[in-house]
Amino acid sequence: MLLYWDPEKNMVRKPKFDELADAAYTLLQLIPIGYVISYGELAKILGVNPRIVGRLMAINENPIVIPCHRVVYSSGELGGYSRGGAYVKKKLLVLEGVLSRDSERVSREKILSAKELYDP
DNA sequence: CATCGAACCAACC
DNA sequence: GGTTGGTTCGATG
Repeated sequence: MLLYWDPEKNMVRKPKFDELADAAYTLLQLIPIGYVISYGELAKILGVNPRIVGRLMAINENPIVIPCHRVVYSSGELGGYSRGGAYVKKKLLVLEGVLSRDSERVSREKILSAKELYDP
């Protein structure tokens, strides 16, 4: 669980939503091209529910610098993509060599675990 | 493999 | 307060 220091109250506190978003986006930049991560694994690092990670991706204003298309279902299926739809997400992943043109699912070896991405 | 239901929680109304 | 999401996981057929 990600925690922040509150100097006013002199105690730790849970992250605010936008701080969570910042943390998530930073983690995304660590994903090498050719790999992806699942909503659940990201959620594990951030200490939130996978659904929340979905929301964090959805409010991303900067798909250019924030590669939120590299976040997929734990099953390997692609999941959603609000900027342009699932079609664009697939296109990007094919471009990065994660997915073959005729497939709808990323192979398991390309999905990084929480530990592989971030070792606290 | 397909469907189901529960758990999750910020945002929006 | 109730609904809605870029989910997940286990159970069941």
